[in-house]
Amino acid sequence: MSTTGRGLHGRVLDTLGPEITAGEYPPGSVLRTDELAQRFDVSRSVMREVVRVLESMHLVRSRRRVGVTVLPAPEWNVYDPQVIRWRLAGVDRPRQLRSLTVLRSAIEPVAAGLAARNATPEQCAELTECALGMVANSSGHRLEEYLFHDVAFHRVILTASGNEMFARLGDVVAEVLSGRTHHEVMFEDPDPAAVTLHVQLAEAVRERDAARAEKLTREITEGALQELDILAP
Amino acid sequence: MSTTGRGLHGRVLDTLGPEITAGEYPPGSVLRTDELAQRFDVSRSVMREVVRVLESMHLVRSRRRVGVTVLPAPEWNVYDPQVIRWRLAGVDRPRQLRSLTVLRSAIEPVAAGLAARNATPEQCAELTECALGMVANSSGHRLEEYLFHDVAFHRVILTASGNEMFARLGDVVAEVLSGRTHHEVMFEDPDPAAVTLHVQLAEAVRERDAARAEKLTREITEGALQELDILAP
DNA sequence: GTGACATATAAGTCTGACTTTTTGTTCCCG
DNA sequence: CGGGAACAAAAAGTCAGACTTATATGTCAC
Repeated sequence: MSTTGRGLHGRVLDTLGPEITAGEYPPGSVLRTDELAQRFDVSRSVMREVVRVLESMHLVRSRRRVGVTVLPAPEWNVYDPQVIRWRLAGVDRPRQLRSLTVLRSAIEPVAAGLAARNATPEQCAELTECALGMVANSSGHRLEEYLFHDVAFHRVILTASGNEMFARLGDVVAEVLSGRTHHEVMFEDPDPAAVTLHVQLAEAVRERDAARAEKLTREITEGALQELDILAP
Repeated sequence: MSTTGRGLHGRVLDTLGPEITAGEYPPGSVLRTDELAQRFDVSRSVMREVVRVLESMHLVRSRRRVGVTVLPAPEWNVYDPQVIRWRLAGVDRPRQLRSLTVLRSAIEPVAAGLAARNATPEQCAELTECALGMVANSSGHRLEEYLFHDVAFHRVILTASGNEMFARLGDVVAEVLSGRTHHEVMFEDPDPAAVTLHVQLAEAVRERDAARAEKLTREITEGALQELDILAP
């Protein structure tokens, strides 16, 4: 499940990264490379590589004579998938989930509008297929199967938008949807209204109706906001 | 101007990173750490740190026995500020600028709506101040001064939204606005209509009129889209 | 042709010595 | 007593070399 897994360097990162993003070291805390190397029982070379990566994520800053200082949260590269995963796995999972859901509510409607303009026939077909899969698994506690098609559906929308920035949010949306199913209250079958909206959205995209696609997506994401008790605008 | 500057490691990164994001090595190309170290005249230790950072950006993947392979563009962490800067400085600057402007058009209206709800009195004041600064420099070829206040304005909106993900896009918006002023056609004074919209937006936020703030921002970003000949939805 | 095995290759790791920058202190002089 | 210059220490930065490990690829027997 963890991505970095590979290599000694990745294992250290998978421990230290979550610790920092969880706020275990208050901003301004100073870590020393040598001490960290000792703690993780790795060589300084490996430790330096880890620090470099953390630095590229703006989680820490390494300065001579002072050490590796932890940066305040507003500095972090919160769009880094690795950072997102770490935070979703840690204590401020709820806050992160809210931020991401608001982000979705901004991005996805526009992406859907663009998808209606740019989607290839293959993508339209895929979309319909996903929507059918959602319908087929919308009752009878087939939550996993439903989730699978739901994730695929939104991924296609984001990709079909033709905007690389939108496309890269596929993983983020997947995390949010998966989080809702697995961690939040979601024992019952999915909301039938939501399922219908997805079917209609696939329709709208197929018919190149950008305005309708955008509106439908707005309804979908507003539903997601309401689930988290975020006031809808 | 370049951020990484510090250290030998940063200088190598500032050369190799742009080369990769410019597409000088087709996806699947293989680089060898030793050769790179020779080419840049640095030790392997330094080179390895560089590779680790590039790997964390998903620009390359390092595998044993094969080398450092360049990944296809869709894999890249396009939200990494470093990557964004590199691409804006390279050959696909136009494409990048379009992607970012579309992203803006999705994010900023929602951010403005949230800002109308959440902005502190200080932020409202700051906003008005920026708008005034824009008005004051909207004629007489005071482009730099205008840009300064424009950037500050949008930064406040994004921050005041209270959403950390939105707030982190401040730098991106700054790059886009700055790029428009410096590289694109922008010899004349800014569009008076745009200036008015900003003044009205500051008003709307101050009066907590979320709907109006969102609508006004949508008009602003649509103007930005039109400048780049992107069809408005 | 298929599978097991051998080999070469390039990244991964460790160690120790040395350099450079920066901070904090000390000490001298105004 | 205060301020500035010289100094010392600390921690990251850099380098070189030896060794380990994974793995792609070629080889050989069956």
